[in-house]
Amino acid sequence: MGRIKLIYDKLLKHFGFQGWWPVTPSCGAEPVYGIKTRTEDQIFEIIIGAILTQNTAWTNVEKALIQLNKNKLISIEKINKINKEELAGLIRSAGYFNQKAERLKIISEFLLENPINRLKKENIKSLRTKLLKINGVGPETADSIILYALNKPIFVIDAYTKRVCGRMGFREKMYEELQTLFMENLPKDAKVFNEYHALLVELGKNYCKKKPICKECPVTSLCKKDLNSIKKMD
DNA sequence: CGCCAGGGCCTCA
DNA sequence: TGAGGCCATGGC
Repeated sequence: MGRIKLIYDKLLKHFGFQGWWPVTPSCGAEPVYGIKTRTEDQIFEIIIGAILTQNTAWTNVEKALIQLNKNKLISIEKINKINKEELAGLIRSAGYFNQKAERLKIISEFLLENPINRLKKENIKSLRTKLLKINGVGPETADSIILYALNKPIFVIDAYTKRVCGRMGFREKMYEELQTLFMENLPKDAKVFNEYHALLVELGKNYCKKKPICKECPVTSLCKKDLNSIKKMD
């Protein structure tokens, strides 16, 4: 069995099932994990979360999502209509609030022209191309939307994944290279891609941090411990 | 107090 | 293509 799959098995055993993407169960409630089927509002909330979490701690995103829920704004039409400055005030806790308010307006406009029901039917490649044209949507955000909001099998690469893979000793560095590495060594299953990415985030937060805790790391036996990479990422 | 978090865009070599 | 600046809050 390949290293990619071995790492996955160990991470799953160590951290347990993650059940991303966390979604607020009702207005103002704290996001919960492990929901399986998504309503259209929940799908939109995931898309909003994917924008808000750009280079931002999820705890700060949660607060912003709660504000939006309290104001009944998890709605494509309402985000489209709301005044940008007012929106920025509501998502303040997520940081970069002016940029993100602008991005939420842009993507909700896109969703008016490209309804979620129609996006669901598109193939991944054309969908990804379309999403990447949206200002404020880069590769990670696009892939998060495809995987976590629309439940289609694509692998999400983030800063944690890059750091972990560098230290582990994988040669791939570019986004699409890393994405291919994972997708070619795993079953083409959205559930596996979903879970694996979430587990890598857990690993990056708890062990493979800027200052790594290799002694306690659950996948240390599978790691090359690339010191050069560790120093470079420090 | 400084560091960092589930990026992306823009500019300049 | 790659490095660097910029956007900003809240937790530790």
